[in-house]
Amino acid sequence: MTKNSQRLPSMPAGLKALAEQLGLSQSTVSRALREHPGIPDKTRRRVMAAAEKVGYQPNARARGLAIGRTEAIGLVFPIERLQLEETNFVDVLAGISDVVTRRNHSLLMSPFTGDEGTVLRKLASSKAVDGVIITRPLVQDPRIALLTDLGLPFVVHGRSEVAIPYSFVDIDNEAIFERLTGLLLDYGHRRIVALNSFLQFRYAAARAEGFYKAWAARGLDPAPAQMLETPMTERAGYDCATRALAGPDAPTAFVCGSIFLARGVYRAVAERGLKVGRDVSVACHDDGLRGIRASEFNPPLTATYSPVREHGEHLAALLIDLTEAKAGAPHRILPADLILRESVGLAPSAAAHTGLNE
Amino acid sequence: MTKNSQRLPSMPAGLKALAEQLGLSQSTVSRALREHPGIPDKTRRRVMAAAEKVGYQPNARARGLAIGRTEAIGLVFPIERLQLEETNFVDVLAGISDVVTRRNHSLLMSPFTGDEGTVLRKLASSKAVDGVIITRPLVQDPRIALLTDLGLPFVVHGRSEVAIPYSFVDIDNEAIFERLTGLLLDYGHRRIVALNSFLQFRYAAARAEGFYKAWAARGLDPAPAQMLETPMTERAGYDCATRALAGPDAPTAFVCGSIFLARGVYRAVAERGLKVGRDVSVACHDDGLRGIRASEFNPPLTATYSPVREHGEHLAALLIDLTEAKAGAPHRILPADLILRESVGLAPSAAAHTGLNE
DNA sequence: TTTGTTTATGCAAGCGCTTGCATAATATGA
DNA sequence: TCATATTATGCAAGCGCTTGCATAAACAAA
Repeated sequence: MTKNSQRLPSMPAGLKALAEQLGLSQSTVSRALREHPGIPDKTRRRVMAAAEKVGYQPNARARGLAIGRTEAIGLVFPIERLQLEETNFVDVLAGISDVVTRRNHSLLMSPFTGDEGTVLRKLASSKAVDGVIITRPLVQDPRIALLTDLGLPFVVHGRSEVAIPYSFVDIDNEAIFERLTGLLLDYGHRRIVALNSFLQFRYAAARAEGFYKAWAARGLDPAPAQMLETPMTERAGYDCATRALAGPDAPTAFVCGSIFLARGVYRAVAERGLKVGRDVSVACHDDGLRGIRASEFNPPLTATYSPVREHGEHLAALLIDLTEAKAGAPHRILPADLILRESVGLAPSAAAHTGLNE
Repeated sequence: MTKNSQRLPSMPAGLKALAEQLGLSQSTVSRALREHPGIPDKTRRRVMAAAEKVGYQPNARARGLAIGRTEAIGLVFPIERLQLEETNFVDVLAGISDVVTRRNHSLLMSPFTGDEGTVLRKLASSKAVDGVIITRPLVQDPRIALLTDLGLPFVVHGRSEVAIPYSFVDIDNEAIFERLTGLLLDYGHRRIVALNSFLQFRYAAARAEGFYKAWAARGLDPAPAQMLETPMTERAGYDCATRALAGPDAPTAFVCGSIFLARGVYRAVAERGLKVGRDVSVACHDDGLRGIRASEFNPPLTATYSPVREHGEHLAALLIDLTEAKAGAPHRILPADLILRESVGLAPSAAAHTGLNE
């Protein structure tokens, strides 16, 4: 009877057992473990020591049921995001994981195929998580209204143009593209091609705005400029650049929405026997992905820098705060510094263009 | 009173409400939804229709508490696996996600820093998941005994040499390396360098065995051969190959444990002005990672092929089966076909070596 | 009609925890 | 010493579901 604890460290070991063993009630033990006030230090310490000793862990299901929270958050994403070869998703995930772990929460992955609304509804009504992170918002994203209606706390990676207040983590995409484009303009480039994602996504739309704003700010007509909507892949960058460089009035510069695109552009430029930074300039936004460093491009790539891993950290932190405090709709707009490297140079025959565009 | 349902689709909508609305008891509704026998078809259909209509989803916490399962599985991994730039982890994860979703389960990510045992114990006693997937087992892996003791169902990606029965998904690493090595030997190579992972990992140990077995099977002495333990990165492949090629008795062939290593070897070979497939042969094991195709190497890479994405699918399927049936310890050893491409050629001056080694 | 079966449904306990309220024990002030 | 404030602890309800057992209703057989 006394020696039955030596064998398996895995006996039931619930609150009840622990309480009995201590000669206390479940309530007292529970409160002691949660450090509720009113439990004398001495008792608390005794309880905690015993809990530690038997490795007591509250049953998450029961606790969740009782307190009405799970201390878990969900990450909802189309399953392809994990399968794509070129995606920043994994980096965001790494950041999220990190914080979730640090804050003693769990991360429930909710990959889906088909309709995201269904998944969100299910997540909300099954109460499996306290909140969710959603990604890649559209300019008008219906998920925001849905989640608000459902009463499921959420934070968005990126923004949308909806009127409802909500939490998000984002960068200033408009300013970023304005900055990159402005840089090229100031170096005398006028025939600039912007490689952007699809305009239905708010970040792409914002970047488009920024792109045009840079011209307007200088009193220039962006007429000869082109803005292309394309997937953010090396392949797409290569194809677009190849096509653009082959045409009449070949561009002297590219602004890229992702480092993969920039890679493709580099390849196209090289293949044409040209040199990045001399014949063709390239400026890019850099998500700071694992293992792809703008500084190691040849030549090193001029880019605005904002590592999405940190976006992930903020997303998780914000969401957990939200589920704990039920307060407002905090958001965070992260900075993105422009780092000048060698991929941007003066426009060839810049003089011919300066001042007069066409 | 009658028009209060039009506003928010998010009213409580628990079992109780549903039952009241139907004029039935919770028990009947519950059983109808779970398709228990004894509920007449007519009732069942009526209940299901109503549930569908109000979008009823059982509260996962409550259900979990009641049935003693969560219908969620955990994936336990050191957080770095997500941060590494060269890792097959994401591909495995994609496979797992896929099946977990298809089988209506949830995936709880359990990244950790520090001691894995602690995480597993916690997961087990908090009952947050019905089972876990663990990865990268050591030759002697303590986690297997621990999990068995804890009574937490699990499946291992890979195998270990422990005596306890357990479930796993693996490939025949020994056979794979024997095959790759044998191929090179049969092409007349004798100065072969094997780039392997660290031997504490069972898969690496098995590959080492296979490597030596190939020599033994042909009555050859592997004396001039080298087997290197190294991280599975492009960089490491490059460094090892560069060093090896620079030395006296430079190898004429490499066997690589990962496609990243092979990449590095290609780079080193090219840098030395040599040509893969003619001056130096390379054979590899290919995990079928997203976006890295052995067939697109230049020259195309000869490799044994077993996509880890499918490993992931099997891992999840096996684990879910296990948690549902509590049956034995099923395992799956997946095939890996050898695909011949141009990276392996006859050994230069093969004649000089054939038959007599060193 | 009465009894025995079968079928349809409901009662209530229980899953393991939290927490409002009550009580018992102890300390404080008169 | 007694009333009163102050701890320290426990009781029991409840979180939303499942499920063994009981009951009621319907039907079949006698």
